[in-house]
Amino acid sequence: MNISGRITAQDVAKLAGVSQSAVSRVFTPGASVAPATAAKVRAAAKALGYRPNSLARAMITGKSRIIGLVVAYLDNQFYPVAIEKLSHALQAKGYHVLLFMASNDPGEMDRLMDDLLAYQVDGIITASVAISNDVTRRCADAGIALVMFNRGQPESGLSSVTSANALGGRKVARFLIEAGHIRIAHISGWQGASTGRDRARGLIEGLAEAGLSPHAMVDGMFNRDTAAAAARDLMDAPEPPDAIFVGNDHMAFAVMDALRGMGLRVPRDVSVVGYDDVPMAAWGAYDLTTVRQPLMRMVDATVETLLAQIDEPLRPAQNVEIDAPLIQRGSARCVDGDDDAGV
Amino acid sequence: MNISGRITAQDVAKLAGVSQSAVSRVFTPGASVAPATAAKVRAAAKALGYRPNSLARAMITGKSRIIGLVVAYLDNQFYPVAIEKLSHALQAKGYHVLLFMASNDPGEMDRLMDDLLAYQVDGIITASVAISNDVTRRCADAGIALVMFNRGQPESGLSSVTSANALGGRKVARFLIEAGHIRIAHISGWQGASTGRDRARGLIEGLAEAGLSPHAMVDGMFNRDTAAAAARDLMDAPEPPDAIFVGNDHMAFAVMDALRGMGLRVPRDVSVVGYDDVPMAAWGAYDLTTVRQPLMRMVDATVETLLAQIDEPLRPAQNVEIDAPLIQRGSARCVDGDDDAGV
DNA sequence: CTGAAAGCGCTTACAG
DNA sequence: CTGAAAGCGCTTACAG
Repeated sequence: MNISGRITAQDVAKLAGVSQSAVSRVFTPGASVAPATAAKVRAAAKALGYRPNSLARAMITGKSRIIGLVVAYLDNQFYPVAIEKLSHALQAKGYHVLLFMASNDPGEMDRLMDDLLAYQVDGIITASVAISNDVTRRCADAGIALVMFNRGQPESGLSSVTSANALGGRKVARFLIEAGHIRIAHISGWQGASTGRDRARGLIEGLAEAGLSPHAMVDGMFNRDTAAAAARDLMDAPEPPDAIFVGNDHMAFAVMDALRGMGLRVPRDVSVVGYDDVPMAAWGAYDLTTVRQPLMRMVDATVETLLAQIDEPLRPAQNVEIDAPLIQRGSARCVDGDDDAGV
Repeated sequence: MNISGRITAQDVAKLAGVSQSAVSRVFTPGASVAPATAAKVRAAAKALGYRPNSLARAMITGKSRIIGLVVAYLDNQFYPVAIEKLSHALQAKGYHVLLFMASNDPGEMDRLMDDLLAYQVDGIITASVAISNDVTRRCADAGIALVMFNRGQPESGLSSVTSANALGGRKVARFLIEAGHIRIAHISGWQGASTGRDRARGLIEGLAEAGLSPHAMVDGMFNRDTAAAAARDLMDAPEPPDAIFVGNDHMAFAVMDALRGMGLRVPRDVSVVGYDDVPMAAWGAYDLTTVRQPLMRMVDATVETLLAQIDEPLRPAQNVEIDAPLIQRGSARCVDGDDDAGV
């Protein structure tokens, strides 16, 4: 044992009466060790409470088995749940998660890159964070895999995993039209994000197929207050909408609160549809009709894409889109007799 | 530059025409370097995009500047928000967060210890996770600081940061009594956790001061379904309570949903009080009267305690309790003219 | 102030 | 199968 109290392979070697290399081999899967040697080493290791130093191992192998996970705000329930699942999936594969909180400030990610690189992460997962060209280049230079989760950046040549957002928006359009709505407004997700844009585009396309156009379009910025204010403005107008598609559940809850605060009833006075299907959407207080982002499938695809890219650095970027079903609940009127099936 | 494409201090030294030691000194705060040398090195480093390898630095210094953050479930909104604030606070101090998801399985933390130790974390923060004596000992042996967040374990000799849970429970008792409630039930937090026990004890003591005892006590296990079922049972009984104190907000939301699902009105038919004051408690759909855990103060105390313990390993454990104010909202009846002040 | 050298705890060719 | 040795990229006494 050295001064710091940490037990090293050297200590174990001494106790087991073997060389330090032998100790290392016992803890290196696939290395050749005689069973008897391995047994002695394991016994000594257990007695001493030895575990190989991952940092030292990382230096030699050039693989830290650390994944940098960069997330913005955690108040939208979609992200905590995603983090939980991503962490579990990564832990199951023997990776560890170095967590970074970023703001939505576009320069934030650039600043975090220094730390990410310094800790020699093998890969990076970003959740709803913008990636500059500089970041893209630095990752490429350092040979670091990167996958964007729940956000795409087509021009960037980066891998991404999202739900089929445009198709999701189109499903909402069809569903609302079929239920007889004609003045369909959209409080969109932030139009600076692909998710916000694609859902809005899908809605517009879906309405167009039926010869309609949106009753109103407002950018809700993925922000509760902005969305609530937009909802109030919409309903205060001379001709209010009969349905509001909100760019994500997080804003939809604020919209429903605002509507009820005005004395309006959902869906009698106005239907509300969200996007994400966070756990809260199923709670009694909201009972929100929404488009479900299949979280487990998105997480699995993200991890799979990332690990494939780590194994094979030259592999081309992949943009995975996962189908998102509409989940009917009580916040939107629907055609009779069709009140619990997916679309 | 070595084979892996990573730029090292050696590369920078070559370009700057100085020794590798000189490069190291430029990036080591407090080391003595001539301004001219520093300038040359910085220029070369910038040109090459060099950053010291944190892993190598950690090996030498024995300080990884990594904090292990162990959390259980993220569906209770209190934790994501706590993680966000803890991460920010730690990042501001130059530390990094290695995130581990644990289940509430008591053995889970023991298993995670191997990884925590292997990555040479300088300290550990656990959020609502039980710590075995074995874990305590291994941390002590390895000289790793540990602070429990939102959970105490008095016998363990471990540091902890919580709100003043017993006092919080007592505040709820006084508040409900003052508003005229007499049949006060408690759907408690899990009684295996100090937070669950202390809040329950506080309520009982507060009721006792007024000569009352709880109308009913049920362990809600910090679980939505358990709490909702308990609420239904309580209200279905021949003599239902006129107020329910729920062990945390997460369960309180489920209780309110269950109550409304029975056709009951809150607070007209029954008052509901929670604990935590997560952001959602203020949302229109719940408007929950609750006890606020002052998150920023808890986070600051946690980081401060942890860093103090890292700096001074022999420092005795601290158990910080932070006063938690009652926040009156609409889910509980209160005495007239006193409907927006803290208690 | 500066460079050469030792060493942090490992993995991995290289001989044997 | 095994040990001695080199080396991953740094920091830090030690001389100068």
